Parts: sequence; structure tokens; C-alpha cells
Amino acid sequence: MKKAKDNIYETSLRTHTCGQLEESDIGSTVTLCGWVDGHRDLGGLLFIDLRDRWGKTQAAFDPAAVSPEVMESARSVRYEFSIRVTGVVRGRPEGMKKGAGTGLIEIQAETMEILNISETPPFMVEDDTTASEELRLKYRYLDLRRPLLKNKIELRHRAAMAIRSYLDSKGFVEIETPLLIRSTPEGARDFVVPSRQHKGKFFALPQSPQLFKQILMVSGFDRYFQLARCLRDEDLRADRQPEHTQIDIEMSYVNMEDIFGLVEGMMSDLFKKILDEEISIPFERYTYQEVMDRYGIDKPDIRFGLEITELSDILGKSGFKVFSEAAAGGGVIRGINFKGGAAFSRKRIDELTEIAKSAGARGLAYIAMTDDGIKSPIAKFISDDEIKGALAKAGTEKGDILLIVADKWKTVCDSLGMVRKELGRTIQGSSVRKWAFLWVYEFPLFEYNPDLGRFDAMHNIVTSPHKDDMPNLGLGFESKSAVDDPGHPWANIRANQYDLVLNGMEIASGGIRIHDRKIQELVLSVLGIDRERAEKMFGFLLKALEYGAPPHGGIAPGFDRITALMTGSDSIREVIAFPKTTAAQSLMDGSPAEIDPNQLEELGIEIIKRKN
RNA sequence: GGGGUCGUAGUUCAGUUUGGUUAGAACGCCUGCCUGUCACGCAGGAGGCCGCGAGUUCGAGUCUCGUCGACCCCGCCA
Repeated sequence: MKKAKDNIYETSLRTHTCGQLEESDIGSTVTLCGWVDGHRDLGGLLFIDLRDRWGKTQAAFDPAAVSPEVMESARSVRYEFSIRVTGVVRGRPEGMKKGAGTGLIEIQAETMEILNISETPPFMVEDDTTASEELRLKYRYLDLRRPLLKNKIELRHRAAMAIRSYLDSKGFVEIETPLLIRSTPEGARDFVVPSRQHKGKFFALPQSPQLFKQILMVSGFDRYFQLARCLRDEDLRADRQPEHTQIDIEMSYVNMEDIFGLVEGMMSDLFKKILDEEISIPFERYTYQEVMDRYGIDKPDIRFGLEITELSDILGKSGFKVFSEAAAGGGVIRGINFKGGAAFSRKRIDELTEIAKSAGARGLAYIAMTDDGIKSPIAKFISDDEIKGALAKAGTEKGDILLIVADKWKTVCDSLGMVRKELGRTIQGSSVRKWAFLWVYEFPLFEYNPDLGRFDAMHNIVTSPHKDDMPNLGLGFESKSAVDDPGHPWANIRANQYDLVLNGMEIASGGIRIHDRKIQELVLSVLGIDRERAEKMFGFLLKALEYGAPPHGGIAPGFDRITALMTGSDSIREVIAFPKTTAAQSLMDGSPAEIDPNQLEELGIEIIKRKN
């Protein structure tokens, strides 16, 4: 029998887990606790499978070996009863062995005890469940008993441990930042918490610890990290929850290279430790301009090729007005070649056209190279040489189709980017790379917002401008260009900002920050935040920058998205123990919910009922 | 805010196209039988506000409108 002190799993109620015993334990007397995973009553012999977090072990009840009372009790158990069984470990008879480990042995039961009965569960606790997600969320505690989901939560834990240990080894300090902070006018809508002691005033829950981590740099913690909860009151998606976890990182005295190196090291360490996968580093790098030109999107899935080809030079002067007008108006003509696409049905082409249109394109032209020659509705408008030139440049061969969009640069990128994404869906097979990481950097600092008639921060308001573009910051104030002119100085400032993309998902974003109060104020004023308002909202950060703030920068990998990818999950809900629905409700605890009128009274809050 | 898919025994679904007897199946549940099962087997049984509310109709699971909920997408979101 194993010595108790070797067995960390032993408690007062059990000696071992349900995943622990093996052939070397044969002969030991053991006590297991677990849920009933199955019970097979053969009339005489009775088998019960016990399940806990660690595995499954079969207990055998023989009427010849146990008392009638125990036998009767064992016959009464049902799925998900919590029970405790004591008996002797024995090898299973030949031909009755299942797999390895606990499948080679069983407990010859001597006694058993029902610790707690269970209602008939609303769905079976098994990996290949058919239960709807709605039901699984309502009974999340049962869902989490499923080994598959449990394993994902455990992997998440091990990933967190690996990350903490990696960053610790590099001299990082984990520091908790406040959850009750003041609302700052960045990006997303805040969750808000009323103050009882200051009626009429509110805390906001942090969208990220952004300003606090910068202040920690000013405080001298030159390497900070935190597995930080971030809260945003925005609409949900498969990859978005109102509360998510970031591996929040900030460092002093760094440039982009330092951050890239750190994250590459961290990710390869993580994938090696948790998945035993070798990730090749450094990751590929693309500027924003380059990635948009080649893939039409700032977070491309580059597990497959399908690059966009520039065709303006060839088709720009063609007789097809859509093309020539786009070219003359400063737009571009670009295409994607798809292998074997000449066989696309009319319906398939219509689908792709709809996708392109949904991204703003007015249509989707195509040239198919079939066995019977060129098939294209635009062939009559453009010359044979132009067709040949376009096909040659795009690498279109017999059996392929070249899909073309002509429009403004951004519209062409967006629409071909979405068409490419759709096409990519169909070619994800064994030939594609497993883990396609890439960095995207030099995003524009500002983006013109037509609704507001001014510029918005494309990333966040604390990102520093590229030093070569710094003069544009001042020039913008005097510029005679219209604000929506792509040539406006503010539209042409690159930011020291970067994203990390994995398999088409943005998994991290960061930047080198502004550490000079004057520049920060300039950026704020471009965004239409005047001195007074800046002082009110950001005064504490601006003030901190005045006291020798060091140059600093950081990044924030999204922990939920990373673990979702690592576990092959379609949704980050699969790696969050207690997620919300797409309508931001928790079906298990029924939140959000009304609160007691007394609580409202105490907070000085009155609910106004709207009519409609 | 907008678009799409879905909602029928405890569960997953069929039935809705073309309105018409008593709304089916599988798993689960209950009872009995069964001494090496592990998707145990065999026999029998119970179980339905067809999401909810209006409307059309002699008659609605089926048609219409509204509403609630889940999921996916657009907007939105560092």
C-alpha cells in the first residue's frame, strides 16, 4: 500500500482519486469518492462507475461479498449521486480490461455510502453531449463535470501558471490594480457602479488597467504584469464577453523590439509547456499597410495563402467603366485567385458577391479559366491582352477563378478581405499550418470618424506617434485639407502600435506610450478633448507624466482567446467557467437582476420607467 | 440598433412545405427480470401550456402579427 504521505490527494473521506489507481495498487484497500457515472445492474453482480475530476474507476459489488444492506443501497444509486466506496483493488479478469490505468483494475466493494442523492440531471454528463448551450449554461456546474470542459478549465489554469512563472523569471512583478476607478473617455462603454457615500457619483469598472499600468511605470516598477479582468459594456460575440482576462504587461525603457521579443518568448514557452508544440520565432511581421494590401484585413489568417493581387496597372485603363473610373478616382483594382474556382456555381458566385457587397463593394467581377476558355461577364468590356495580363499576374491557371473588386482602397481591402475569409473556410484542411502567428505594426494613429466629423484614436489615446510622423501632429492644426481627405496630415501619422494575430484572431494589442505630457495633450486635442476636459478626465495621468515619467510601452494578450485557440474551442465561453450569453446574462445565477428598493434608496438612485 | 437560424416529452430531434382523428422516435426516467457488465441486455410503463400572447379559421404544433429566450453575423467593441 502506498504511504499516505506520498499521496497528496488523500483526505479524511477518501484515500485516492478516481483517476489514480493502477495495477501496482492491486491488493490495497482504498476508499474513493465520486459521482455515479454509470451503473449496470446485472441482477446479481452490480457495477458502478465512479467519476471525479481525475478520472473514472469501476466498483464491482458482488452479493457474495457484501451485505444485503450494502447491495440494496448500491442498487438504489442513480446518475450523479455522490457516493463513497471502500474496497480492495483487484485486477480485472482477462478480456474485461479497458484501455490502461484505472481501466485495468476495479474496486471490489466492501461497503458504500451515499453522500448525497441527485435529481435526475437535465442532461447526461458526458463529453459528446447533445445538450443545448442554453441548458448547459443554466446547469453550468453539471456542464463543468464533463471531462472535456473540465480539461479546458484546467488547461487555462496551467497556462496561467506557465505565464506567471515565465514573466516572474524575467523580473516582472504582478500587481493588482483597482476595479473601482473613474470613468475615462476611452473606446468602450463603461460598466458603472454607484457610490453610496457620494450619492450621484459613480465608479467605473476598468476596460483595462491601461492608465494604472502606465502610472506603475512612473512609480518605478519597470516590469509589471497582471492577469487582469477587463470589463466592457458592449455587445457580445463568440470571441467577446463583457468580462475577459488580459495578460496585461508594461515595461519601461523599451521599444517595440523588446516587447516583440518578450511576447515571442512567452508564447513559445507557453505552447511548448502546455501543448508540447514548437512555435517558430520570431513571428512574421507586417506593417498595417502591407497586411491590408496583401490580405485586406488587419488580422489575416495566414494559415492559407490566397493573397490579393494589385491589378490597377493592368486594368486601370480598360474599357470597363467600373475599373477605369475607380482608377481615375484614386481607387484601386485588385483581385484574388482561387484554385479550382472556375467550377463555382452561379449560386456560389452570388454568395461571394453578396459578401463583397456587404463590405461596401458595388460588385464582384470575375474571370474564370474553364476548360472551354475564358468565362467572364466583363470580358466584352476589356481587351484580351488585359485579361491575359491580369490572369498572369494573379497566377490564374486553368480551372481557377480570379475575383476582382474596384473601388476606394479601403473598400477594396475590406471586401476582398471578407471574400478571402470566406474562401479560406473551404480550404482549411490538413495542408494548412497549425499555428500562424504574425505581428502587425505601424497602424494609423488616427482614423477619420465621419459620424463625428473628426478624428478618433484608432487604437488608444496613449499610443505614441511614430517619430518620423511627429511633425504631422502640429501640421494638422494648420492644414487646409478637409478632415476627410486621405491626405490630411493627421490621417498620415503612423502609431507605435502593434497587434499579434494568431490564425486570423487578434490575440494581443499594445504600443509604445506617450511619456511626454505635451505630446499627450496634443493628441488629446486632435481628438477633440480640450484642456479642461483632459484635466478632468486624465489629469492624474498627465500630472504623473510631469515627474520624470520613463519611456515605456506594453502589450495585452487576450488570455481567453489564446486558451480558446489552444483548446480548439469555437467560443471563448468554452474556456470561461461561468460565461454570459450573447445578451449579457448569466443563465445560472440570473444576473443581471433587479435590486432591493432599499439598496436603491441607499444609493440615491431612482428607476425611471420608460413607456414604450 | 439591424439581419439570419432556432424554440415540440427531462434531453436531442421528427412532424410545419399542403391547417383536419389519439402529436411520434431515440436517450433519460419508473417497475419487473437478469451474477462480468462497461452504450449491459430483456419485458412493461409513465411522461406534452408544441416558448409566451393576440389574430385568421368550423378547426392552428402547422398560417399571420407581436413578444421572450439561445446562437451566429453587421453596427459597436484597445
